[in-house]
Amino acid sequence: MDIKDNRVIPVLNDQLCFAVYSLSLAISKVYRPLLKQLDLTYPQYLVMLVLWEGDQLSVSEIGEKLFLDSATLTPLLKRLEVSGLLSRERSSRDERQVIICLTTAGKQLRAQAGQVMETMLCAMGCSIEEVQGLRDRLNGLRNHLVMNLD
Amino acid sequence: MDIKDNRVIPVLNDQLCFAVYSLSLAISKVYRPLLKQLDLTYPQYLVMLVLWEGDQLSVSEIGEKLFLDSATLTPLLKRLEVSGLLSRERSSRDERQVIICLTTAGKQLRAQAGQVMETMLCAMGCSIEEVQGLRDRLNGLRNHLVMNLD
DNA sequence: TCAAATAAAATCGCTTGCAATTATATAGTG
DNA sequence: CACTATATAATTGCAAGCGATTTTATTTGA
Repeated sequence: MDIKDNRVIPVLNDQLCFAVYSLSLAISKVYRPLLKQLDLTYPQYLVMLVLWEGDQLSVSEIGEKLFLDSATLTPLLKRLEVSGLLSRERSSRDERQVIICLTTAGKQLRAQAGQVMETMLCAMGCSIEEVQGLRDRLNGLRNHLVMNLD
Repeated sequence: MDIKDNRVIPVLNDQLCFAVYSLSLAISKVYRPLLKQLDLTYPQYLVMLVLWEGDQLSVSEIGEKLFLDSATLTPLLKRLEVSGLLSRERSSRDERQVIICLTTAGKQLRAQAGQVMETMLCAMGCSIEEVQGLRDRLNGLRNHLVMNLD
């Protein structure tokens, strides 16, 4: 590879974007059978992780944490409501907001999440340092991109 | 954060998975307006990148390069066929295979892809070394996960 | 006060992504 | 040859994702 060729750099960057894309798909493919035992998809699992940290959040508060908007979250939350894991109720203080609360079943599901995380960690098979380093780099990159989206 | 707490490691790994997920979404959000000028989505762009390297590929050959299967590719390729960028024809040597060839319009579109890559590189804003390092690490992780999927 | 601006969620239409299944063609085996 | 096994695409059904728009509620400000 001739680094002096200016075309190399854009192509390299393209390869990085593809690496992120294909890794993301591979990760959900590993999560799928694990989460099937909890009757969750990966995005649903992410919502549950947020709510286990603390519920009574509005749709947009969840969206801020996960970088998703109501067009994605509303149908997803409705499915979790049908599953009996959470409730969706209009705030009486501000009728525009819909407040999400965990049900007892939703809170209890947390106990099974540990096993999923353990298995996933094992599947990834890399050191703490590598995980920390990668996480920070990727979050930095994402924050940089999200910042410039407006 | 207490690194002695064993729960920290699985959670860290979970954070890495989310970092990959959210970065992947952020990347497509940056690509979207750029690729709209070429009337392509990001997965369609990936298929075109593969074909620009060399066409006359079967659906599964494209799938191997992109880690996608026919359930995803067949409808996507049909849309690109309707757009006039490629042709889908059964191989006469093996009637099971569908061979994908670029049309003249499909080949010509390549000229506009350079601009997309340049703009994207600028949006990412990181050094060659960082791009190379990240790409290799993420590909390594993906290959490790894909290998253990059977 | 009250119309215009803003904010939150929902809805619509479209494109992935994929597990599971089906249809068809080829390869292999007796 | 026939007959099973395998390979390749296509199809089906569902769940994301999201741009664009709509609906309803709140805020602003003249």
